[in-house]
Amino acid sequence: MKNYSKYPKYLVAVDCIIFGYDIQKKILKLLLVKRSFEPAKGSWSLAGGFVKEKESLDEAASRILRKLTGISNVYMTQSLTYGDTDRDPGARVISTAYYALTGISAIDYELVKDNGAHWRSVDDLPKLIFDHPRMVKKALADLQNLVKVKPVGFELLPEKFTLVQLQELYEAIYQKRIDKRNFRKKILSMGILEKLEEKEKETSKKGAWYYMFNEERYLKLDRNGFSFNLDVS
Amino acid sequence: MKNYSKYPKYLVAVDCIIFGYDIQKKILKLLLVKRSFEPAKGSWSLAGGFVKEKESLDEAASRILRKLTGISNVYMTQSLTYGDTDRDPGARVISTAYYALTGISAIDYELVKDNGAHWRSVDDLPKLIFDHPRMVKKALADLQNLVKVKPVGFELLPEKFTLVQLQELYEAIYQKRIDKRNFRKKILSMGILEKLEEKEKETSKKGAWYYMFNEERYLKLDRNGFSFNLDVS
DNA sequence: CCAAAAGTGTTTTCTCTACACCCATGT
DNA sequence: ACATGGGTGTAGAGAAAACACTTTTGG
Repeated sequence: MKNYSKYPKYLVAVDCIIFGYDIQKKILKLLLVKRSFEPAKGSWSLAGGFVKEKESLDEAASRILRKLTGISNVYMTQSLTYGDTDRDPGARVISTAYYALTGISAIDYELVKDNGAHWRSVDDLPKLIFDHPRMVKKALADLQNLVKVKPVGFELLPEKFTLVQLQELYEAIYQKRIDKRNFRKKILSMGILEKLEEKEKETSKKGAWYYMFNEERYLKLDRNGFSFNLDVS
Repeated sequence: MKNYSKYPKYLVAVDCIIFGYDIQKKILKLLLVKRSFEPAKGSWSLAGGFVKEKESLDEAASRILRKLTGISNVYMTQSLTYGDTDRDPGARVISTAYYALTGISAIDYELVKDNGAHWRSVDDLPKLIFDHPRMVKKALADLQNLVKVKPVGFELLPEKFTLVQLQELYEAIYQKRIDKRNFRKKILSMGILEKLEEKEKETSKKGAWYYMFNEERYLKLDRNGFSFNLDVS
């Protein structure tokens, strides 16, 4: 082997699994698009695109997310890379999946609509192209494991949220009921939530106290060996 | 967008983080090679190579591992993909990292030597090229998380092993002492080990009973909702 | 008979689970 | 005054942690 010139080159893409939580309907959703080019034009697909000359994979994923939704500064993390020879019938494409977490309300609704994108409940997805179903399945499993062990659930909620809303989020992710008292005891005992002097009054007469995630507190605890853990009954 | 033709193409590689456990010395090692081509010829590197036209990423990783060590049928799993624009000074290369688990004694020693490869203790690694140090760091963290939650530790041991050896393996991975009685109680209570009527007599006069991992038993338990868990004190 | 490593149980502490009623308020 | 959703504590079971001595056998 002398140098790199004799080796083949391939198209390299990223595909984004964009999770959004619908706090009103209490369901976890995925942002999907109708593909605008061949092959499989018009089919449902994850948001994706090819990696440009001057950008890293991470940057490509951020660019695609931003173009579609108008948001940046979102929790986004790399999942697997899919490289089967025939995964895309158009050409050999190596695609790295990323998944992102956001609240649905944070999204620029007009932009999403203009891009032909739609939110779909994770347990009622349309048929997706290529190996995108595998990507989604893997990302969902990753997410379920991740929220147990890192405080990323808050990324799916607005900055201020009630404990009821937080619990509903976990119930939506796990697809399972959680005991209210145990959940509150556990999450509050971690000392990473801050209670505000303000109530959410839309959904009940009594109102529910707002809380915020205190990231500095979490980081400090984490450095001192504390580990976030939210296995739920 | 009409088709794929106007998008750039890149070299695509895989790099293998090959973990080996030295059961005699009780240390976790990595198989490293001296790079045989420019750039950075002669430097220490992970085993890697470019992906061929007719092979998937997984197949490329298996091929590279097999060529270097002579072994197949090894536990190997995909880690992250590294795609910074300047990660390889020779050209833009997108590289997917894989990590593999094996016992050092299972390896074809001659083949390894002929390939200029060497086993190095994970806590005494030489300077590695490019972003390979990041890859190693990430793979090590992945491994530590993985062995807690999946019975992959056995992949690093010979088929027959003693409980002492199993414990020493976990101590090497975690870099931490474990209580003997609690460890044995926990692992045996899972019911996935099979005691053989045979003792290992090299390391003590009394001898220690050999055990084997019973994979079918594990898979059955796993299907029934049991989850492997080995958080150690 | 002794050195060296293997093997073995019990008590205490902590964490997890199950479970039901009172509170605040808008209408 | 009542309907609606928010908020709270405790007892019992089970898991994790701490801990020290006995067994075997080759030399």
